[in-house]
Amino acid sequence: MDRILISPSSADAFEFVSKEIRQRMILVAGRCTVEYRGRALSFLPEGERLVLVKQDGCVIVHRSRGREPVNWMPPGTRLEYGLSDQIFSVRCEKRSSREKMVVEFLKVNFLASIHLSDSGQQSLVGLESDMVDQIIEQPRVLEDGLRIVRREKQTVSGSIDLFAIDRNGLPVVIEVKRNPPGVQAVSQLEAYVLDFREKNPGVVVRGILCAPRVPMMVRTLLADKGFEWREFRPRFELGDEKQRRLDEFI
Amino acid sequence: MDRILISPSSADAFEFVSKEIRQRMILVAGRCTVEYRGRALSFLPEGERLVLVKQDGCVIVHRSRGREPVNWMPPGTRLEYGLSDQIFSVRCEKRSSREKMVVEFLKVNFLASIHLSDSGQQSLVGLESDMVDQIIEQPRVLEDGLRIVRREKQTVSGSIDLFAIDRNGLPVVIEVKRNPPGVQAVSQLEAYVLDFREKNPGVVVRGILCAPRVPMMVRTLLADKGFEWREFRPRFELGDEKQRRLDEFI
DNA sequence: TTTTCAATGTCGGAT
DNA sequence: ATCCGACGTTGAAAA
Repeated sequence: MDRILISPSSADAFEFVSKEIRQRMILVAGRCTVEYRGRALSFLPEGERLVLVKQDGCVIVHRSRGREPVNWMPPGTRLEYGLSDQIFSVRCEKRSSREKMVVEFLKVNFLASIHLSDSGQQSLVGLESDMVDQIIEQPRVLEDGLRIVRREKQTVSGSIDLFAIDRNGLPVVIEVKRNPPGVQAVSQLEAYVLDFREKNPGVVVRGILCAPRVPMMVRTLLADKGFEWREFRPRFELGDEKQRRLDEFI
Repeated sequence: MDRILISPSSADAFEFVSKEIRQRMILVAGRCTVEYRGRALSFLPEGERLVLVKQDGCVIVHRSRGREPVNWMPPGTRLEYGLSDQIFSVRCEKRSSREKMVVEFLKVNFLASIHLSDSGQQSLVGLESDMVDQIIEQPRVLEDGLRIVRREKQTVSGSIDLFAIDRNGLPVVIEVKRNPPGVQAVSQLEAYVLDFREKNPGVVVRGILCAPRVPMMVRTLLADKGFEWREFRPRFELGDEKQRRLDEFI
C-alpha cells in the first residue's frame, strides 16, 4: 500500500510522483531550496528537509527541529512536479490567495507515497468554552448569588464571554481566559464596560476578568481601572475511560 | 543513510526505533490512537496517521488533511518507545509543562529513520517590522510633515509601534498592523492614547491605526473614538535574485 | 524565567 | 466571501 524510493535519481523521483494519484500523502526528504512569495517573501538556502504533500493540497516543509514548518502552503493549493537540469521540483500555487512556493531538490534522499485512512473524531476538552460551561453550570465558582444572564453578548467593541447580574442586582461583564491574560485582555474588558456604560448612562456595571491565573501586573492594571479578577482553575475530564493509558505510563 | 521498514510487525518496529540514535528524525505511519493530557485533554480514536519525531524532542502527529497537526508535543519532550500486546507505542512526557502524549500503533505501515543536515538561514521579509521600517524611512506614506520620534515606545498598557510629531507639532500615536485589524487593535490604540493623556494632561494627541486594509467596522469604531486610519500596502523585496524561480514558474 | 506581541499564524463559526 | 476570536496556539525578543 505504501510505496517508497530510497535515494532515487531526480528523474526517478519525478517519474514516481507523476504516477501517484491525489488521494495519497507524499513525503519527500532531501537537499533542497525553498522559495515562497505571497503574504510575505522568503528564501531558504540549500539544506536537507522533509516535505509533506497532503491530499487536501497543503504542503508542509519541516526542518530538523521545531514544531512549526519553515515553509508551507495552505489547503487548496494546486501543485505540479517538475524535472529540469537534474533538479526535481515541487511547485505550488494558490490562486485565491495569490501565493506560490517552489521547492527544488538537488538530491532526493527518500520518497514515499502513503495512504492514510482516517475518519475518527478527536475528543478535546479544556478549551475556554469548557471553562465558560462550568461557570454557567456553577456561577458560585466566581461568587455567591451570581446569575448568568447570557453568553457571548455582542457589543460594538466585540463580544463578551458572559453577562450576569450579581446578588445586589448589579450588571456584571465577565471576560474568561483559559490562559494567563495579558494587558490586552484588560483593554478588551474595559472596552466592553465603556460600551455598556455608554449605552446605559448612569448604570453601575462591574467588570470581572476570570482566568486560571492572573499575573500581578494585570491585577494592578485591573484595580487601577476599577475592575475585579477571579482565579478559577477548572477540572476537566474526558467522557469515558479514554485517559487510562496516560495514567499508566511514564 | 536513511533506513526504512515497510509494514513491519510491532516487535520489528520497536526493535528498529530502539536502535536509532537521537540525531535522526523518525517517521511512523500506521493505524493508531492518540491521547494527550496537559494543557487540555484529548483522545483521538483509531485511524491512520503520520508521526514525526524530531531530534529536538518535538513530536508531531499529522492526519491526512490540514496544515496543523492533530496532536503534538513541544521541543524538549522526553520519549520512550514501548511494545506490549502487539502494540507499538510512542510515549512522550514533558515534565516542565506537565504534559503527556501516548500514541499506540495497532499496525505500523511504514517506519523510517532519516538524517536531515540543515544549517541554512531563511530570509523572510514582509513582516510588520518591515512595514514599520518603511514608514520610518518615508513617513510621508502616512502624511506629509510627519516626524517619527521613536519606535516601540513602552507604555503601561503595552508598547506602541511608533510615536511621532505631526506638521503642527501635535504628538501622534501610531499602531501598525500587517493584517486587517480587528476591534481589539482599536482597544490597543485607545489604551495607548488614554495612557498618554493621563501622563500628559491637557495635551492633544492623535491616534492613527495603519494597516494594508482597514475593515469598515473598525473605521467606524475609530471615528467614534476620534482616531484616524491609514491604508498602507508596502512593497517588499528579497535582497538578491532569490525570487527568480518564483517568477519563472506556474 | 516571565512577559509581551507578531505570525505567510491556522482554524472554525457566524454573518 | 468576510469578519471575528480562540488556539493544548508557536516562537522570538525584551525585561
